[in-house]
Amino acid sequence: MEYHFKEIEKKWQAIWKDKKTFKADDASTKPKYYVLDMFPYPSGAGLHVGHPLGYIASDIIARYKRHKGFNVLHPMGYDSFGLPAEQYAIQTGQHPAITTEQNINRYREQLDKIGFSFDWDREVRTSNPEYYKWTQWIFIQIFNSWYNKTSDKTEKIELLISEFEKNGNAKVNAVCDDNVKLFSADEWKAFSEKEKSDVLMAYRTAYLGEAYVNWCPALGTVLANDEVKDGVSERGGHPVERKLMKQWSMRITAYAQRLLNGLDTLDWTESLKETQRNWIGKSEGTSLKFSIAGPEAERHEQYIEVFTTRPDTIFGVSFVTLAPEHELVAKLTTPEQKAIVEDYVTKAKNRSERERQADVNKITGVPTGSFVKHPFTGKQIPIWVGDYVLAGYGTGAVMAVPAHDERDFKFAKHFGLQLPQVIEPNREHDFEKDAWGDKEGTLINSEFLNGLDVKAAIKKAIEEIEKQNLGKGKTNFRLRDAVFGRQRYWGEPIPIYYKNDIPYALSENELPLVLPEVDKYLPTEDGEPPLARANNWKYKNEFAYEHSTMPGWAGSSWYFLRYMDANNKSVFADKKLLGYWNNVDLYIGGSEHATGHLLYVRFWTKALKDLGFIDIEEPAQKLINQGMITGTSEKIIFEGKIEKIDGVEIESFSSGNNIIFKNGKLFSFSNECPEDTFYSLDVIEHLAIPINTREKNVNISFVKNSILDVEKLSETAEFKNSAFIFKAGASYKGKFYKNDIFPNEPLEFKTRPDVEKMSKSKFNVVSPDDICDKFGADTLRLYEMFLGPLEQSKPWNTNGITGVSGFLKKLWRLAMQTIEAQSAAPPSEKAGDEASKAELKILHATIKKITEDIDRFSFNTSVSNFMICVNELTDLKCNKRSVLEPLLILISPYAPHITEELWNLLGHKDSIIFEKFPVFNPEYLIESNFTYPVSFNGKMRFNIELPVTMTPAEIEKIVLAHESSQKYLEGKAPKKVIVVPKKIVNIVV
RNA sequence: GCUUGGGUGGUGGAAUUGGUAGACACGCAGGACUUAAAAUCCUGUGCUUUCACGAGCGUACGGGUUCAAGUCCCGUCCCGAGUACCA
Repeated sequence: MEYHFKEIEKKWQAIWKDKKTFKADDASTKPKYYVLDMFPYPSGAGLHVGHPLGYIASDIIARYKRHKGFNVLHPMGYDSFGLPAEQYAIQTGQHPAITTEQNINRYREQLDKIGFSFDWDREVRTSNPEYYKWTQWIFIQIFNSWYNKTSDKTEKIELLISEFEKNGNAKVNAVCDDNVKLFSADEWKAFSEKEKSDVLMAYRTAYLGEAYVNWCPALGTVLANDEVKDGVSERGGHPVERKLMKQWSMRITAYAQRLLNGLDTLDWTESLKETQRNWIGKSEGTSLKFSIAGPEAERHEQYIEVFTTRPDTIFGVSFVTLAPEHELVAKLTTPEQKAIVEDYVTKAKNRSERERQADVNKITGVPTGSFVKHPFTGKQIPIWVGDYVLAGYGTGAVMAVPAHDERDFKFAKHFGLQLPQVIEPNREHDFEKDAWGDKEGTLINSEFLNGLDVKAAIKKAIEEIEKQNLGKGKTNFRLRDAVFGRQRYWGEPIPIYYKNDIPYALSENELPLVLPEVDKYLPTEDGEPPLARANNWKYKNEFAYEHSTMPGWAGSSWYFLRYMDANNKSVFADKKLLGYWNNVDLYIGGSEHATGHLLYVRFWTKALKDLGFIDIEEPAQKLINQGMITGTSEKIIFEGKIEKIDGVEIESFSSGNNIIFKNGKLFSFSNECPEDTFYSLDVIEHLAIPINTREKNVNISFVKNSILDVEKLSETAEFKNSAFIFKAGASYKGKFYKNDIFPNEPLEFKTRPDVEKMSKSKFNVVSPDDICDKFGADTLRLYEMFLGPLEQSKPWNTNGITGVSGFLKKLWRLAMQTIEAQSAAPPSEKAGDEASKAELKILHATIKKITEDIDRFSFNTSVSNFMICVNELTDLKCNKRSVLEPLLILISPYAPHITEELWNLLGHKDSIIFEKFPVFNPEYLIESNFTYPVSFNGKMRFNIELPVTMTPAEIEKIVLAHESSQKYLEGKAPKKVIVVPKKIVNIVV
């Protein structure tokens, strides 16, 4: 009987689906195990071979845990709100819901082919109103809450209101906006509805506030910090600007310390934790007030507050710098400086984030003309404006200590400011060239700090600052509040409406607030988000709804909870089920979510816990980042500045022109003008001078071994008017024009391969379907695991796939031998099935290795161990059911279809899926004899065979008595003998 | 710059707590079967040297600890990832 993987895989996939084999039991007495994959965004490119990598690993664990007797929750869904579907809608007018639905169907089809054991009854889609109803509901809970620093948790807003009614806000210790003014209970009661709303807004955990945000004009929306990479948007790569806007935000900063502390309890990789720690960016220091000098300031009693981690260097301050956006800039600028400062500030504000980053080393700034007083010496210190100071961090103002801070040093050098030294370094240092920024050395020129080392000086300085009421010890975080509104269509509507300019949340029974239909998916003419286009979309037909939608991370910040009770209509998930499934035991996904999703999901989990809805503080105990599988894209080069080909000069070369070599050879395209002209890589490589190249990706289906099928490519719409230059000639519109410069060159057009992330735009997506069709799902599963360690990134190639494919064929043959030999006997009868000692040894060694491999998530070595086992059993011509059956159970998490089929062929009526995972018997692993390598001084070696049960003392005795030892020792006694049981004997002479 | 993970044959990669480095697979070479191809099976395969037995060298580089180092320590170089005027 042949191994027909196609039929087998189709058959079992249908049976599993039909019988709902993988349905997770909500009322089981078994221990639970929750394995979760990061759900995919259903893109138009379909699933590529990189997606299943993590899914296969999690599926192996899920199936393994089922064998081990766990009640496994292993769900899947789709993160189906997002930009690509909306961009597509803008271009085509196609409703994003339709595109999304199509993409999901395609994803599902592809996933089904691989034989995953997902419980599809729990599928979630974030764009489904049934789902986002609860996303909106959670938003409202967070909206109706505030962060109480005293209890260190989020509490209901009603508690805050009743406190205001009793005592005003004097005693309230909350995370809130900086500009909240004190008020008494009576004042509170006298506030208008609007005033009350504004005050509460300053406290709410989800709030509407004015802040500098990342504005992306091309996408027409604001973006969170983690959605901006290198000054451009993560999606699409459009430039991003800083803009002051009124925005919905979430006070994630309130959780900074808890997000930091929680990391210590998690079983995540150190690098991922470190990434989060850096992102949160805790730094401890002190705030410090510099009062403003001069008559004007005295009238207003004004001061500049700075944040510093180096209060010890206070006597080294030679100027103070404000961020251009700092609110005091305008007030402090003297009339003489007004024009120049205003000019500078305007320019700085208009620079995009990208420009600003590109000019990091360009030092710019202007003096305001006014001064502050040094808090201790009273000396006048000039105030400058400089864009190296960020408005968003600390107080937006710094005390500059040029001798001991690199950036201040550069600034001071550039503008010829003083550089007073206050620390004597403990190493040689040139203060002319560099700042001494190390936290080492002894304080000098610093009055009461003199003679102290840096650490002691910091402590003493803070004490003194606090004593004189100039500031206080403070912890600063780099983490910013998360911007929550997006001026886009394809997202969850924020369930807020405005009455008399006051925002109100919808009540629970008014949810979901369904995304309205619009005529176009673009902003309105006056710049309102697309939702403003919706006709008659008003709360109670009267009050305007909020027009921005939620960001992509909203739906994914709680989906792991919804899976626990995915179809519940009355709550987001039943309390009992939340308690039973608790948290995710194993979470697998890409590390690109380290500072986005993985921070937000932890934030929402903590918020929901504080509000009493769930009992867990962290969403996922163990997390594995699967590496990215990159694809090989093929590029062709055009409009290179080609001047010579092997010494032959080209007169004219650019697109649209014919190509004329100086020696008269001509590629004449019948006087037609190609749109683009592409050059084979060997043409480029033969040039005498370096070239500037522009490249275009071509679909890898047109390329084989980096040789382009020009004929086929020329048939596509995009390239039908392009010319292709070979070494041997040129091709244009299906016609080939030969030149005789390289008459012996083959007619091959060479492309440039490049390893890149798989994406539709790069035409380098390899679909798992192709592999399934050619080799089968089991081979795909094994091969992806065999490629290398799960966490590691690796380029996709199918070079080694015949190895695993051959392994499955061997396994099939081995099983067929067994089935033939035992065909008559039903599973219960053991006649003629006595496995030999050698066979049992192989089996039990494999059981041991595989169990260890899975427990440390070393999937690649387990595949190797399967191969070794099957090879050895084949050599022994093993045909024993008692060996084959445990082996099949071992392999079944990895290759579920073939094992299920063989299990069935062996006469079992039940599925292999819940069979008990075999346990190794150490008895079979004890070998009667063991070969010890014996070495002298680690040099001369010989092997000696001894029983493995011997004690080290016995081994030592026998080894020393051996003739080889005697010969080497020449009668002398050895200095030392080391016996490592079952490993080595080492004799030091 | 800082943080972090790495550097092992022609290639992907193995190597629990220091204990025969290179498992397993690909590739390559040779052979068997076949009219032939595919498939399958067998043998060899780190490098240098030798007809061969063997010998020498080998885990980025330089030191060190140890009877024994890919593994531990110190220094250097290189690569990937994250982050970056964060005061």
